[in-house]
Amino acid sequence: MSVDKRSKAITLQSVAKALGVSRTTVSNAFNRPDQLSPELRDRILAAAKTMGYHGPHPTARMLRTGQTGTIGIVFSGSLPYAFSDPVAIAFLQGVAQVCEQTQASLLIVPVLESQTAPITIQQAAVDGFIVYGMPEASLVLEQVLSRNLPVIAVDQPNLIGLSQVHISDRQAAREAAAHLLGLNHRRFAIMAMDLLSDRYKGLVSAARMARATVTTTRERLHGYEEALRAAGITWQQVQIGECPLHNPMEDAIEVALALLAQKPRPTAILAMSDLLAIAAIRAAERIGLGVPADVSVVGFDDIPLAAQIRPALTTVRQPLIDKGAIAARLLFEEPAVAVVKVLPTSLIVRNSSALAPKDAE
Amino acid sequence: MSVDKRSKAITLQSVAKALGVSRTTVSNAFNRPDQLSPELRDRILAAAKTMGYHGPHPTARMLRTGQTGTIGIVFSGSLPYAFSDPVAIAFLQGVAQVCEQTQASLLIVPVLESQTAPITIQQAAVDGFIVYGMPEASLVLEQVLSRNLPVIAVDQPNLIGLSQVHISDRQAAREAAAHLLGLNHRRFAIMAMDLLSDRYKGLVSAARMARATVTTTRERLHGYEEALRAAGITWQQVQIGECPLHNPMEDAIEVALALLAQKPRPTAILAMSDLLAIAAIRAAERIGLGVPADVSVVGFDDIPLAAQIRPALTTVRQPLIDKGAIAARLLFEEPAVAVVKVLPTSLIVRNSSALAPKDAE
DNA sequence: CTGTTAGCGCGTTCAC
DNA sequence: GTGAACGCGCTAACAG
Repeated sequence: MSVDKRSKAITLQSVAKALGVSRTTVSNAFNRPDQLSPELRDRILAAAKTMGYHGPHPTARMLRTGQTGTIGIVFSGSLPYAFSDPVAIAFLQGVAQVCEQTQASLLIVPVLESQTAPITIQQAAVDGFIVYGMPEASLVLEQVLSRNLPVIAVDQPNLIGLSQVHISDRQAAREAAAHLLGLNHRRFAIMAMDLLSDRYKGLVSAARMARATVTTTRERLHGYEEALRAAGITWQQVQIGECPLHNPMEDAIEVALALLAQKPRPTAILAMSDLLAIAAIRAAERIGLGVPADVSVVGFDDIPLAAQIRPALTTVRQPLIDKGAIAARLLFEEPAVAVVKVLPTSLIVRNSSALAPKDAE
Repeated sequence: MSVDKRSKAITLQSVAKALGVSRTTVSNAFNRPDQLSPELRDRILAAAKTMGYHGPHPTARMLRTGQTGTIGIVFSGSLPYAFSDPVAIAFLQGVAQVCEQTQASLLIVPVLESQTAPITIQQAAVDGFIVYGMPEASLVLEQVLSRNLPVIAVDQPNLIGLSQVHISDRQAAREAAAHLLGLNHRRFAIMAMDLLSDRYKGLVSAARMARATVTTTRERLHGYEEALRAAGITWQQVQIGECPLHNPMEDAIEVALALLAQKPRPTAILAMSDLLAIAAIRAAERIGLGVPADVSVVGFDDIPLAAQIRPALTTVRQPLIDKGAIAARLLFEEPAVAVVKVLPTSLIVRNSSALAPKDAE
């Protein structure tokens, strides 16, 4: 509870009364300097300050103007997780860039997955929403849409009628696979993040693959598949491990170990995120395999860490920060008709990929 | 602009009218289920939904109740930077944990340093603020305080009368230095982040050190000094390099190179952040020095990356996530009298520190 | 340049 | 269980 009691409630009104001017004039002193003489304005501002009035009440102002100066952002999954995901963070960084430029505040809205109707979204005082990476058919998304505010969807290519920002996950994945194919690799394994939202961890059956419901993951999977198949590698020979993105590194390493335990051992691992790729590298280290001498690893996203680890990670770069900046800018522009921005990706070749070992051919 | 026009403005009032009940009853249907029969409530909720009314208007509700369900957080420096600082991110993660538990939203408020009166703070619709790592005597802090809301200050031990969360930077720094002293090191260099807010980069003079105005940095510096002096090492023999925390890694490497170019070369580097420590390791690599064979490096903070790089970083751990969680919880509790929480730190010994090389003694 | 008049949409007594 | 009345604090017309 705040310290002030009713008696202390200091408002535009009371300042006006104390000064013997009208409420409007005081309001103008704060919001429309051109509407009154500089002297009067200074006098009002000074008096206000000494009275302990530091400006109009935010929510009253919002109610009146119908604007909040705030953009809302809602992540799929839990908030603490979002703040531990380098990809989400980089995205936020981009959003923050334009928030800073426009002096808009950024409201991060927690949503309880368990809850049927996320009340936090209903109650968010924002001018628009960015929804980031929601699974298809999400209650949260529904609730956001019901607010009838501008919405930008990020990484959900399947939504129609909404402005969107995403990449071509499928093509990017194809390039990653093509790179390894070009290095003569023929025995592949894949590390995937969530295919469904059930937090399953381990090797993946064909049936599960077919049901994959998180768009991004499914698209990347298809990209790998297309490239591999085109090179004459049947999809049946490729083992896939799944590890939810928010699981600890150790879980991912475990999955990678299972993949590397296959006979014959894969010489190349396609990881759907850089963190998974790093787990693969750690797993290889742990059983005495050299990267890239014995096994090549290619990641996805190009998070800052990718360049820092050793061996530096070969990966598909997507413009994470730009993605955030573009999404935010789009929200402010409010184009009359839904806009879809597909951002470019590029393969960054570093030291975690090399020619397939000779004896493997 | 939103699509709806005046005519479409759908409100508690219009729902009530359409149903032939009073506005209060509709309000109760949403907020106080015990005030009306379940049947009526269901009927109202259903009708509201079909009319496109999904709940009370957020800002109107806030104005009326005087509560926002939101906590504000303001960082020193630029927002995009905060989102690229692993330390700030970990802190946010902790804040997010309790936000998720309490279903409170998190408002991140950008402040333009250049601006004389940060209007974004005045206009933030929040129930309280967390201010993170502001320099002493900050206009921003002043503005926050003028809002007369609960405030928690983080990493600003110098503020009086406010609830606070921080660590004992000085003691932690002492431990880091003591560790290296125990490994027989005698020739030290220090990598510091911002001593003042002027973004200076390079070697530091004694005069500048004396003027240091960022509390955390100054305290760590003193901690190093105390330990070293107690071991008979005069402060004059210790060269200090400064590199602003938000500068690119390359700048920090440059400073580290300058430090390593000293004659005689230091065998130990005390870095005030893990990122600076990593820069030191990279610098050593670049000129063919082994870590820890030729030079030992100790960091500060224990960010996740510290354990990932090679050599894994010896560093001082502070409970970053807890710090955020505790700050947020404190904000909700609103203790009657200001509370100061000093969190524990501990030295984490990994592989970047070792016995001083023999030939150096 | 100044003041008067109207609400913005809602939550909460307090009678009925 | 229900409805009338009041006002949260402010800004946007408009009239002077």
